[in-house]
Amino acid sequence: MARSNDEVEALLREYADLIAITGGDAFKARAYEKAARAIGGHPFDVSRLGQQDLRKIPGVGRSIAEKVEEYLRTGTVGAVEQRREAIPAGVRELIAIPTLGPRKAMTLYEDLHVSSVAELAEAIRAERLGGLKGFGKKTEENILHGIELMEQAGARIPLGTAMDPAEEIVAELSRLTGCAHCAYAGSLRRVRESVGDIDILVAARRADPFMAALGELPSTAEVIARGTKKTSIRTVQGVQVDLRVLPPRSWGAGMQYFTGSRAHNIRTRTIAVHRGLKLSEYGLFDMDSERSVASHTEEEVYARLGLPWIPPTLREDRGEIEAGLRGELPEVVTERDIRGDLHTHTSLTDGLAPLDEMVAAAARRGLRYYAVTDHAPDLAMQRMTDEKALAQRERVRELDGAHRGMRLLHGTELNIGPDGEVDWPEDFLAGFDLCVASLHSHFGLGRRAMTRRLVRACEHPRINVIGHPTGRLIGKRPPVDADWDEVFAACARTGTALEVNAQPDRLDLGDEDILRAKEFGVRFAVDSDAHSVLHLAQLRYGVGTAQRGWLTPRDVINTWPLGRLRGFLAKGRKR
DNA sequence: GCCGTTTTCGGCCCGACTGTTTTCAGTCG
Repeated sequence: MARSNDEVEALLREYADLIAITGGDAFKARAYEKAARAIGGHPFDVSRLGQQDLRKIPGVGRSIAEKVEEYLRTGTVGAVEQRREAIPAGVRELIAIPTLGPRKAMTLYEDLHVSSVAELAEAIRAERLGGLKGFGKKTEENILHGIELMEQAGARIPLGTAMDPAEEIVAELSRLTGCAHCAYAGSLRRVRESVGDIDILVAARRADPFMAALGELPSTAEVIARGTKKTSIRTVQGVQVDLRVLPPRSWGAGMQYFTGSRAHNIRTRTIAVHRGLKLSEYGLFDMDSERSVASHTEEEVYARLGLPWIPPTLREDRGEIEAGLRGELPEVVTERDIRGDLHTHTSLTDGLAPLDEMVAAAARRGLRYYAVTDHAPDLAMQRMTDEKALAQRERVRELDGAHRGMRLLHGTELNIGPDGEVDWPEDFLAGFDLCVASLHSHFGLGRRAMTRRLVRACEHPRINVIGHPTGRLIGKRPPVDADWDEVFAACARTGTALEVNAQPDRLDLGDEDILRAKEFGVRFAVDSDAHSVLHLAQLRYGVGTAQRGWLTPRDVINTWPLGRLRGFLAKGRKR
């Protein structure tokens, strides 16, 4: 959702880029980048923070705090405006082209007055780059290729799209002789909602067979770079895959390094330096003797840095280092902790599989309880009726406990209307074991109306879970506009859980909203929202997102034993 | 510009690959 933090992050990033382009102090540019990241990921709205609190954000000192305040007060920052006057906005666009960084962008601007991507393409076609220092024939080709890619592909790849090719490549490379370990790392392992590329790591004595195999996969469209230690390819779907091969003893250090994030690694390396050690993808080494002190497993590496093993989903430099040093790292929720799924569909409405199949599949996955929550009558195209719901309930009662003792709950997914009203009257809703309620239309209401709508849903005595709360579809539909602090407070006050919807194009709530909602004492339900048997497996994306929001089993109602869950679902009523 | 159980000054992660300036700068992750 659009927060002041996002605006400030963008502004500081722009300033950092402008410093880099004008050849300013590289460390200064890095300082602004770091502050931008920290503010973008900060759980509290910076527009509500004073100077003192701003400066408590890591990487924000006096100068940046003043610029942030100036921006929030006036809408602009003098220092940024000055740089903007010196450098046309189009020059900054140039550094988005792969292989073209700030130095080359400035050369193009100063020597050829190129100030946009289109002008650059034109200059190359008109052969105006000849003789420019650092720009050979190959560089021209790379730039044109980069512009082409940028135009067709553009943004990052959704998590769900990247996982399949990543797991296929890992499976392929794992089969080769000499493969000691193989896994994906990077933002995919951290379960970010989208990834820039796929990082694959192999531990083996000989790198060549793996490099060759990657280049020859049927899904490989193009080899971008091929070296002795690293190879990059692009798949036919346009996804870049980076493969690194390390000696087997470096497996742990390599996984730590290539899982990132960059910000997390900067922290771990700095800790290493302070301990007279040097951390690289090859291992943790004594600075003086150059002897390896840890490298085989991530656990060893972290232990020698004085840290517990940190789950990949927490490695964003959002406080996990400090928590680890204090021994207060959260025991984040895992897929094994999930006892039940509280939001699923059947073919009675828009699901693909009938009730019996969904229930059998859920039981095979080892769930202890399972809620069937088909749509209610207000989504007219689903053709739900009172009679159908009651008939389904009978069947649910018959199947209760019939598969591996898995208990069944009969629920429904209500539609939250524009004024916060829902499909069925309260006495009919009383017959359900739980009610999920979600937004399915009227996404464009203004902030006040949207906030009131969501708060009213929370205050409804029968609504237990707000499904996919922001309504976003990643890359397609923005989150609705609401005063989320007010919604979070209402959830906490009324005993209404917020969903972490696991569908990879939703991941709703997302990690940053979860972090903030948790501060209000909100409980969460990590649900698959499965419309088919296959969708049940997507729960892992929801668990990953919950981990990124630092949730523990205590925060997640569907990790609780059924008795405790039923108490929560009663919303303070006597059962 | 930020930061401090080495420090209020002098550091700031570090290695791989490409292309080109034949010893290294720029870019990337």
